[in-house]
Amino acid sequence: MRIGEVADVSGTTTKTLRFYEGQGLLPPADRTTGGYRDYTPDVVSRLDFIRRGRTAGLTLAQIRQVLDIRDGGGAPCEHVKDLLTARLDALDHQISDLQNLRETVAVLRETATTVDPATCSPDQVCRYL
Amino acid sequence: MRIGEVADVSGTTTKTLRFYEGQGLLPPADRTTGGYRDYTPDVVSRLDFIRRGRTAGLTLAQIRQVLDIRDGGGAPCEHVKDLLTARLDALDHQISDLQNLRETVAVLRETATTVDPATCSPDQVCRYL
DNA sequence: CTGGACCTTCCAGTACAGGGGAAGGTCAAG
DNA sequence: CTTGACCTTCCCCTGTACTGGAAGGTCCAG
Repeated sequence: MRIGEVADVSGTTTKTLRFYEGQGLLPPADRTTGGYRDYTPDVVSRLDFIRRGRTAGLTLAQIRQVLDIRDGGGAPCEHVKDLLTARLDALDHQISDLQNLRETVAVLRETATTVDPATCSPDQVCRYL
Repeated sequence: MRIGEVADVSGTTTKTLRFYEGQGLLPPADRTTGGYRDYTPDVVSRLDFIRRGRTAGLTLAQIRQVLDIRDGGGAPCEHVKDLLTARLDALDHQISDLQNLRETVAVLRETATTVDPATCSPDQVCRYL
């Protein structure tokens, strides 16, 4: 398969495929005599795995770690489990932070709708913030 | 006031002050004969405003818009209100997205703790994702 | 007059995941 | 034989808010 075909089938771009190869997420592809990358179809499932990892919010570096373990002949199960646990933890923190921020902004906006702008002193730029 | 003093008082850094000047958030400071920036103390309250805006999750570009309105002699109240409304909306979307993602990851992790790794077929790299 | 603390400008880099576009090579159809 | 689609490498750019560091100037105390 040529790179454009792989891109079409996997729903990504040729740019991304070359980028992934450069990042070590895909092994260097074979080349035709003309120098074109020549992929075997199993690259598609690998790209699918990468996509699923991205969907779960993993970074390319984390996904690469998993692929490296698998490519080394190991079972990445435990590592994946740990990644998911850490991700869940990070998400909980992130959500909590955003909810706090949302409260802060909600209060500010509430003030903005109820307080008379005329009470705004120029030296604080805007009393709404 | 020299730049280091302003940085100390406002709890920021000299780097940041020069950066803000470059970004148009602070007006170009006066200079001493030696070429040092020479600030008037009111820059501190302006920096405080910037900090409050950042705390509310506004970008420097948005804060700059507000400052530009105020510097132009206008009252930025309405604009600030709009910014806060938009920010609230964006936060709600962001929180909702993250909660969905959290659910996805939670399900994946649940699977990872209950499914036998032996059922993992090598061609999908890891069945947990 | 020298040392050290402070200041100046300018360039480059950080993290993240690619995208844009130039200059040129390859391949199949007409 | 040429056209057009596809491919190659290469380097820079995107957005965000700074941070690090080099080379050099200024200021004040001792």
